Amino acid sequence: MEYKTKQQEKILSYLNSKKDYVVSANDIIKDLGKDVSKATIYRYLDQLEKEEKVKKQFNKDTSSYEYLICTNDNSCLKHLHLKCIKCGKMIHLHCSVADSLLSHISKEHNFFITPNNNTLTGLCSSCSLIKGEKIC
Amino acid sequence: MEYKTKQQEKILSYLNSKKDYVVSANDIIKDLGKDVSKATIYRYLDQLEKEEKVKKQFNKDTSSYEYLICTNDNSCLKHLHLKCIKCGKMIHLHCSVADSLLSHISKEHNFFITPNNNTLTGLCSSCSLIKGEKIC
DNA sequence: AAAGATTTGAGAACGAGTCTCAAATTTAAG
DNA sequence: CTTAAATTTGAGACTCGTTCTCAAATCTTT
Repeated sequence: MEYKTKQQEKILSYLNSKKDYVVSANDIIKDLGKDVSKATIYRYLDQLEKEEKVKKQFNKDTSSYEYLICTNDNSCLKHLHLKCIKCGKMIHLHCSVADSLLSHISKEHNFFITPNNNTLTGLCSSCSLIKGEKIC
Repeated sequence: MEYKTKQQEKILSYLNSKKDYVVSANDIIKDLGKDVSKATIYRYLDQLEKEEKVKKQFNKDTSSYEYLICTNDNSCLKHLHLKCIKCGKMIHLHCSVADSLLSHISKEHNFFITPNNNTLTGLCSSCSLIKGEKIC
């Protein structure tokens, strides 16, 4: 692991504490703002995104970006996602149907997806009170 | 057809002239700004979105929204899209593979998509210089 | 210990989008 | 028509998330 400053450590561990859930810059500022400046928070989040350690996406409802820490095996660049607008949970779509669509898009449409907007939003099973989300 | 003001007509015909391609509010302001005020442009675009006559989506590269006129048979709420980041072309995915994924998401994941973020971005066949986009 | 390099933070600056409210335009009523 | 009521418009102020600036603080190297 490369060196990290105190501020960077705090931001990272904050993101890790919210694993699987998106957080906004304001969430972080609200919780870490006493220790870490706004400028540093935005700066480091952008750096993490460039390093592909964090997924950054825009939330239309709040008109601001939100961030998700990426795990080792989940670079989040090549698969689709579902995000719950209520609880903020992110679901990584590793299903074969999703893979089929992605390969269909490249093979049949000759369209090459850049991994920016690969999240569909809606209500997850818990928030819509429907039991049983199958993970595949 | 219901009544439309001169300004609304101009905005609408501008959008229609760019059918299949996204335009930003700034594009419209640049081209119609002498005749129609910024406030009216934003106001009417939002109204059109509410009426589901226009699809509104966020562009991370420009950090602003972009708009696409919807045709009668393309409300754009229920199907996925591909948007070319270079030429702005929008492709409506009416393929069965896409439908399979959408029904898989609702049936297997019990996840209910709200039709906001249903566009994947990348390079279209023309802009990536690959011949032959199959439309399905 | 000094010099150089990197990171930080307070606050200014930016800009897309929204809001305000009086003036202009449409519609409805007399 | 004429007037009154309702809707729409536009100039510019305003908001707020994000970015920028640059001097101070911290870290690294010699």
